[in-house]
Amino acid sequence: MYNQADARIVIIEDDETIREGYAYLINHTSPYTVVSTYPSFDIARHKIIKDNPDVIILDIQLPGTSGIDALPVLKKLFPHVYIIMLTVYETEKIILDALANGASGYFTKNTSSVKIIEAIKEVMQGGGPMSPDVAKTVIMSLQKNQNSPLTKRETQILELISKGKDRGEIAQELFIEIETVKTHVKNIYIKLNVNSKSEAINIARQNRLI
Amino acid sequence: MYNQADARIVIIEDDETIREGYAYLINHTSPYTVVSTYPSFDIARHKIIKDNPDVIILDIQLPGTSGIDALPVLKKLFPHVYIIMLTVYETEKIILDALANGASGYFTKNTSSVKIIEAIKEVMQGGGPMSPDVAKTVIMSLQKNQNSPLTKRETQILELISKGKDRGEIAQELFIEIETVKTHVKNIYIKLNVNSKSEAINIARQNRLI
DNA sequence: AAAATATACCCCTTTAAGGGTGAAAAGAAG
DNA sequence: CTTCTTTTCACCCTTAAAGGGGTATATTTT
Repeated sequence: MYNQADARIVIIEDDETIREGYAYLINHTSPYTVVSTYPSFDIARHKIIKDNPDVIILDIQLPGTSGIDALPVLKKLFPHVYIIMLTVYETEKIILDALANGASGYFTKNTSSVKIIEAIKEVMQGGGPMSPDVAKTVIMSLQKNQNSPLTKRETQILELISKGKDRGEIAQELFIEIETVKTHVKNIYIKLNVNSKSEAINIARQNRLI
Repeated sequence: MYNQADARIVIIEDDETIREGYAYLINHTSPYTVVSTYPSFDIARHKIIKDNPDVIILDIQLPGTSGIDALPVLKKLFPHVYIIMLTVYETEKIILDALANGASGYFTKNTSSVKIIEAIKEVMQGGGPMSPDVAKTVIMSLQKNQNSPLTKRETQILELISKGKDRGEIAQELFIEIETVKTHVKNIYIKLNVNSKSEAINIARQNRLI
C-alpha cells in the first residue's frame, strides 16, 4: 500500500482551465502531488513513464487517442495505477466500458475538485467512487424492465438460455419436460417477434427483460 | 417531481441508536422530515401506508422480514418511492440483488448522517448514490479477470457465444470462416476443461473471463 | 528460433433448434 | 363460478448446429 501523502497524481485533460484548476487545487488543498499534467494522451504517452503515477485523472474526450483507448495502455504501463475517468458524456455504454476496462472511478465534469480529492483518497483506499449520475447509470444497468411482456417462467427460461443452457439442461433445472421448455421458447419468440436464441437474447437485453 | 423540502422520510432500522440518531439529524439539519421510524418491516408494514413516504431508509438486517424481502413489497406499495439501503454486509450478491430489485442507493453503516442527507438529496434528484465500498463492489462486478487463460480472440468468441450467437453468426460478425470459429471453440473447451457451450459460459462467468 | 495465436480445412455422428398443432391442469381475476 | 392467463405436456416434421477427431499454415510475440 502506498503512503497516501506520497501519492503522485497525473492529469490528462485537454481543457487547460480544468486541467490547471484541478492541479492547483489538489496541490494546494490536499496531501497529494500533481507531478505532471498533459493536454492529450499522445503527448503524455512517453513522458508519463518517468512520472510513475499512483493515480491518473483521465479525460475521455481527448484530441487524438481517446481516454477509453488510453485506458488499457495505461493499465499495461502501470498495472497498479488507479484511474479516475472524467467526462461530459454519460451514456451507459461508455461508462460501463470504462469501468469494465479498469477505471477505478468515474466522474462527470460538473464535479467539484473537493469531490475529486475525496475520490483520490477513496481510490487510494481501494474504494470505487463515482458521481451520483454515473452511479445512477450503473444502478439502472443492473435493474430490469418492469413492463416485460414475458411471464415469470418465460423470463426465467430466457435467462437460462442466455447462460447457454440448452433445452435439456433447462428442463432438468426447472423440473419440467423438454417439450414444455420448447413451448415456452416458442412463446417467447412470438412475443419478442424473433426466431432464434441469439435474437431473443439481444432483444431481451436491449429492453432489460433479462 | 416532488418539492424537495417536502420530502417525507421513513426509516426502518432495528438499532434504536442508529434509527433515532439519523431521524434526529435529518429533522434538525436538513430540509427533510422523518415522518415515522420503525424497528422492523413487519411493524412498519401496515402503518407505513399513511406515512406516504418519498424516501425510505431501509436496513437489510431486520428482525422478521429482511430488508431484501421488504424491497419488492415497498416498491409495490409505493411505486415511486426512493429506497436507500443500509447494511453492515457488503457481499457482492446482496448488493447486486438489492440494486437489481429497485434500491436507489446503497450504504454501509459506517456512513455519516451528513452523507445520508446528501444521499436523500441525490435520490430525490434522480441520482443513484452509493458509498465507496459499495461502488467498489459494483465496479468489480463489471471488471473482468485479467489472468484469463483465453486469448483475446477466444474471449471475444466466448462473449458472442454467451450472447447466444451460433458459429455462423460469429463467423459473419468477425469476418472469419465457420471452421475457424470451430477451432477456437474447441481450444476454449480444452483450456476451460469443458465440452459444451453452457459449461464454458458458466466457468467463464465464475472466473470473470467474460 | 521457439512459442503462442489465429487461421483454415477435412472427416464423422449425435443432438439441438425451430416450426406446427393441440390440449390438460393450475392460478389469478372478474 | 367462470373466464383468462399461465404453465404444463405431447407428437409431428426438417434442417442446422454442435461436438469430436485430426492436420496444416500464416502471423505475432517472446
